[in-house]
Amino acid sequence: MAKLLFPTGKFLNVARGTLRPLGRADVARYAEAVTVSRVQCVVSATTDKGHPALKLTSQGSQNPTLVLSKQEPHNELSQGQSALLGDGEAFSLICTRPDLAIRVEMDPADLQPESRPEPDALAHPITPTAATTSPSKAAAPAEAPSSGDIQDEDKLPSSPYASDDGGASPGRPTRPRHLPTAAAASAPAAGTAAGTNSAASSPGEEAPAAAGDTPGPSRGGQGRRSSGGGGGGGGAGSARGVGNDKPPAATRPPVVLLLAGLPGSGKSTFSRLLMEASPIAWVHINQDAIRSGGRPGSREQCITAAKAALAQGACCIIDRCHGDAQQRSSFLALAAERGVAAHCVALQQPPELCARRVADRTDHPGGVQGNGGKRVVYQMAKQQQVGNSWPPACSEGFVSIMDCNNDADAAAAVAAWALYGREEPAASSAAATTAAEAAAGAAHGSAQVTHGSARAPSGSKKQRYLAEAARTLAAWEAHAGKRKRPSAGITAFFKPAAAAAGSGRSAAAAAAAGAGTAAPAASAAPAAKAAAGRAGAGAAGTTAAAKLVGKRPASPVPLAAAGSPKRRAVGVQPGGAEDAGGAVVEQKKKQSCDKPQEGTAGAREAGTSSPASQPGGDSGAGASGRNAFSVLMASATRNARDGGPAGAGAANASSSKHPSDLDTASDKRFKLTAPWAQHLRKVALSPEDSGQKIFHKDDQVILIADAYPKARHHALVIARDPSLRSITDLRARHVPLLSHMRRVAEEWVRDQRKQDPETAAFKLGFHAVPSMCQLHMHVVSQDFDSPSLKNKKHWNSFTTPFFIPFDNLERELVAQGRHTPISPDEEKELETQELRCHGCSKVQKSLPELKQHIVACGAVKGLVGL
DNA sequence: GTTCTAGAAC
DNA sequence: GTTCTAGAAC
Repeated sequence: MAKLLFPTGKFLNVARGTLRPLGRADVARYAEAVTVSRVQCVVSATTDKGHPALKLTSQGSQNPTLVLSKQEPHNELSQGQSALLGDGEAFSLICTRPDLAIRVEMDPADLQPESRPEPDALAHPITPTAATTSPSKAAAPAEAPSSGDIQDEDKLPSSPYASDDGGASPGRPTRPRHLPTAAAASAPAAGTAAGTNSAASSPGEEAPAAAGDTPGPSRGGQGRRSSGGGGGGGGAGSARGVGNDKPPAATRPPVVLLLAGLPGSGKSTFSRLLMEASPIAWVHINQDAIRSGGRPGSREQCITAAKAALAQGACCIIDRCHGDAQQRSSFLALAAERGVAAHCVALQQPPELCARRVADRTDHPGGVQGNGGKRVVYQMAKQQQVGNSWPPACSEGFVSIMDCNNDADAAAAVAAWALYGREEPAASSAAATTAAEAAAGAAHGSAQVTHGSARAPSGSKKQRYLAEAARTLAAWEAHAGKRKRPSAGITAFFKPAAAAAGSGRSAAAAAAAGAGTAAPAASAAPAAKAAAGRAGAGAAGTTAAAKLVGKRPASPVPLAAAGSPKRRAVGVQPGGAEDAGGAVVEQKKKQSCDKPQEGTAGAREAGTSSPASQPGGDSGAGASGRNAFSVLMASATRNARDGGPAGAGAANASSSKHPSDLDTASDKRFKLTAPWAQHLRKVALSPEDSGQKIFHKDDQVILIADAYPKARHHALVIARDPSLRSITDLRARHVPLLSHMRRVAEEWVRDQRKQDPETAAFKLGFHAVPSMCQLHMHVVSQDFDSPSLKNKKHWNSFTTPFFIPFDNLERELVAQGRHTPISPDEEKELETQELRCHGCSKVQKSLPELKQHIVACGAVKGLVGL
């Protein structure tokens, strides 16, 4: 039985023959670009009939898309479909879902009876490895004694959120089986006492060192325990975490929830409460608790543990201090690699409080306790202060960030996240909502929030998912809206999220949608009115959006104050609903750089029902803007769409238009009709007449050098289909074309590498709002060493989400059938973001300084990629 | 997409 | 003095 271990941690069991890994093309090199897992294999299987056959079958309720690239063209396999491969054939297997269950089997008809695979083996191809943390089997006794993981710095008897979970922990659940009891936590784990002194060399990330994992102040090692289990013996290096012994969410993708905060800020208490309250599997990963031989674990071990948990469909809580962006980036990259959303809860308790708590505790697994621990807290607080990446920013890649300034905030965040994955029907959702309300209300000592009317919508799966998630997040929003300093970033996140909930949205969600920063959730009634106005005309909503986002000051100096635009969510369209509505108002006669040909994408799509109808279309243009939910729920949406015979959205498509049908044509940002914007189109349609030097030409694409390269190597792969003016014209059926564009690009990159072996990584992607007509993909090296890179817009167009990585677009097309354009507000913000190094994320004051920096930046040198 | 210009900010 | 932004024109 040959086995192939996929990056997801899953096995492929092959009854006969072998799967030989050729190598892994890890697209995780670019955090934002990662959407898939890739493994290259060679099939080597023979049958008694002399013709080899290996059957690959996608499997699972998520209806994953399994793309099997077998030479060219590639095949796309949907659930239940399979492909046969011949002996020695090389192929790439692309799993578009990290939790994809892949079944590999020999064709039974070709197998000799004695060699047929064990039915059980095929029925359960996902076999946790010894190093895998199963949400249901995590912390098996031999692997991870259940001590020391949760009970670190955050046993806070003085905290209302820790000591009284009546508000914070819905339902006052019993302690999960694998969570340590207080008694267990205080008892040293057998086998780990020896050698505890060595732990003094590194307290893990608790250390105030900038590098995060570098050694910190020496501390005594007495009384430290390991939840990593096995002492210094067996299991070293294995992935460990503590799960809550609950099943993974059946219909929700796992998430990475990164906690950030000083020691003593309440991270582990947050984890414990969430794991108790949540109905789904969470695995708690704490670097200090992953100990081996008395030494704290490494970041890599945390990542390994997270990978294993995600592979099992469990959500992950990454419990580290995460004081700067660099530390956080590892887990953002992991989330991106796995195609899951990364969220953050930033616990920003006053350092004095954290220090007091740390000083009082005596059983922290990393020894951050007592007076020594107190010093660590203040050192870390100082580093946070002088650094430029605290608090965490959505621009780092988080889908959402919940800023918690006190225990009440933390309790509300727990309550909100406890709703994630909570299934319908109405009874449970109502209970969850009530719990969230109770938490929010208790936290403030105020009346319950007003979104208790959230009802289980009776619509499609998609609607239910969105509504469920909206409730989850509205619970936090309701809290955030009541506190003194609402977070603009969170408000910006919730607003489109609530809109996306469509008819299922609650009053609070509507409030979040309409109120914005000026009056977040202050009153459901005005908000509902605003929402109604938005649905009708969009004008009022546009105003609200402007209030929310605010006018960015002309000064380029970035401010880290709450409400700074930088804290907005990446990929979130703050004015999405309103902007789309505005587009309706402003819709003009459709323009194009050329009249679409008969039967072209534009002509076909407009006003017609599309099988790849978009999510959110059923609630009008105002509800279909790109937002956090569209990212978070992408797979669920795909599932919902694929669930019905003709797609759940098919019936809806006829009643509404997708924003992309409007924006490219009517949005003034798309100046695709300008004469100067026609050059690429001329190249595409008449390459011989364009006078352009062409490096590659075929029926589908042309590759040219960018006329104003922004890096040492910068090319454009231009689609030749005249109907494809921009990415908004793309549909799911164009995925093969995109794949071809990628291949052409990769070939060009290989050539460039031959000439310039030291070239940094390359990126493939598209500008969110292109200036030139005709779909074109940028292929650009990451040195950004070019005199043509002259201003902030240039820089940000390649280093912010304005640059849509190839994989992201491909995933969006697969998931939603089309690309949803960003809003003008988001475009503006992305263009004007501070100048941040794409390697180390440090902000530079000016472009010349940035250019100097990137030449010397080790992180840039270390970039790997295509 | 670009260049050029003027004015402001540093 | 340099650098940035914004607008106009192409």
